[in-house]
Amino acid sequence: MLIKIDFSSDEAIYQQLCNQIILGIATADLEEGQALPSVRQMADDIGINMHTVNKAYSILRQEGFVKMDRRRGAIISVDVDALRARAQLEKDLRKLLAQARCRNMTRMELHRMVDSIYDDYE
Amino acid sequence: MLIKIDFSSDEAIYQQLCNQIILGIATADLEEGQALPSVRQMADDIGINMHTVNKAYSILRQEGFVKMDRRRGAIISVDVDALRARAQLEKDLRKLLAQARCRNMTRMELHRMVDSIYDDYE
DNA sequence: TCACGTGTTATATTATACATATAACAGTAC
DNA sequence: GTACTGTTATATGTATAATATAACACGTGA
Repeated sequence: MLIKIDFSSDEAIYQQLCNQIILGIATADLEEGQALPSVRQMADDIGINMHTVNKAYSILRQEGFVKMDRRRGAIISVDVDALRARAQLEKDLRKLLAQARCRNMTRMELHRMVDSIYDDYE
Repeated sequence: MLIKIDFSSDEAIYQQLCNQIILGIATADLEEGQALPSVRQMADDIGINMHTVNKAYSILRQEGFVKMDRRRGAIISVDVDALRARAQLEKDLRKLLAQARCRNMTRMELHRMVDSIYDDYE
């Protein structure tokens, strides 16, 4: 799994890391049960601090994307029914669609965009 | 237009303000040409600092939701064809859908969610 | 037992962002 | 001139982000 951090981005490094791992799970690049590199290894690989990786892993655990294993480290384990996550997801979508509406995007355009993005997952 | 700020939220005040104004435009609660309260008035109304409102207005201008008028202040004026905005919107949607996919949400569920949210705009 | 690799925790430092406060400036309207 | 716009400047306190060094508890395997 190749991680690419944009150091000139205004998005926090730990946030970029979270997003890319979630994307990896969505695209089946990362599979259930698979172990992520250790915090130290991942930090070395992408040239950042161990604690920044640790923060990302902690958030992924809290949001139900991985579980921690004393022996193997962070293991992909998606909690499909994470209720808070679904609720937050709808809130975020609502903000996004308010912007889309302001740009005169139609339902059909959005449906097509959703389908287009979902095509990458199969 | 009633603005409600959650001071215990982890979302920045200026960001909440931006979101609510964009939502107001989407729901036609705020109409093209309409003037927003002055930065000082808005700050007084919701009990925050003038500069926080000013930051929100500046971002709304930069993203093409309002234009500044020396005489009247901030005027709703949506740039429908803001290219950067559409590109950013697709990036944000991509992040959101990666999470949705991890939660096993189907295209159809998302289509229904989009339609449901869009129903509030009409 | 002992060395090694896990995540975790503690403490400290630097830099940046958020929100506030006070003040002044440059236009526009009456 | 007076009053209202947004804008800019400077400063302060708080919070977060990212770094650095160090130590700890647990599990594995030689």
